[in-house]
Amino acid sequence: MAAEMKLSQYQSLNPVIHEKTRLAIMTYLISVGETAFTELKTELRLTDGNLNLHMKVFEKHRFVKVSKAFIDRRPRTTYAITDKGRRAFEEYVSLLERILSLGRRSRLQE
Amino acid sequence: MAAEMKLSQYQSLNPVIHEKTRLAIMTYLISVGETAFTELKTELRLTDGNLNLHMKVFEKHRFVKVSKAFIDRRPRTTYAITDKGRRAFEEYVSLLERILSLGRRSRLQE
DNA sequence: ACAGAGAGCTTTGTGATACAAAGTTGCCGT
DNA sequence: ACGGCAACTTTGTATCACAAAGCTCTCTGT
Repeated sequence: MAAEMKLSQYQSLNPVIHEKTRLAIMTYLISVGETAFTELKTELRLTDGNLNLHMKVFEKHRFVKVSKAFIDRRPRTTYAITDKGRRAFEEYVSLLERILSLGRRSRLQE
Repeated sequence: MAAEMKLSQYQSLNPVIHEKTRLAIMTYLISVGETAFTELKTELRLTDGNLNLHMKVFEKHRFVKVSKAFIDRRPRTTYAITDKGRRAFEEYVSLLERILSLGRRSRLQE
């Protein structure tokens, strides 16, 4: 039933996404589609400098699209997930789940 | 249906387990219960120095129990998962799954 | 007894990177 | 002009993964 796979494929887990903080950011971004810098910052309890660097990594890989505007007389930076980002996330999760499923066999038959 | 949780809990993902290589090692160890240094090395395609360091991290945290012996006239180092290791792994996977499930809401109702 | 081989450990160096803290910029309202 | 907020930049630190090379130990073959 489970996929035939070599555990050594774990090497392909995308490190851009695997990093804890960015994994949370991606998850949030996937679930809401689009979000603001401030929202991410408070939701994930990050310092602004740190969040900024993580988002730059995503930008560099074109996993998110950034737009800046003044809304309600305040600057607002908005991030939207791109198709590439969504695909990378889904691939990551899919591989991760296949890996973890190997760790569950012990509790089941076979 | 899904658990009530704050995404900011991602901070609790155990970094000892979250690291890619160690996640694969733990998964393998959980599925077979006990394994040898050489087996891990070839199965996961790691250099011996690198594998050794990762296993030391597990030892330090008492996630694995090490035993050394000569078998078939060759040195053999064997690793077995401990209860603490198993609990930590299960906690990690459980938290990870709760996090990832938030990223799936977008494709479902609600 | 000596050489060689395999398992595993140690050391060294390197490069990447997460993070905090503090300083900076730009536009706003008063 | 001043203060404030959003966001960005800079600086410094600490961590860490990994490869490569060298070493130790025990066994085997001769």
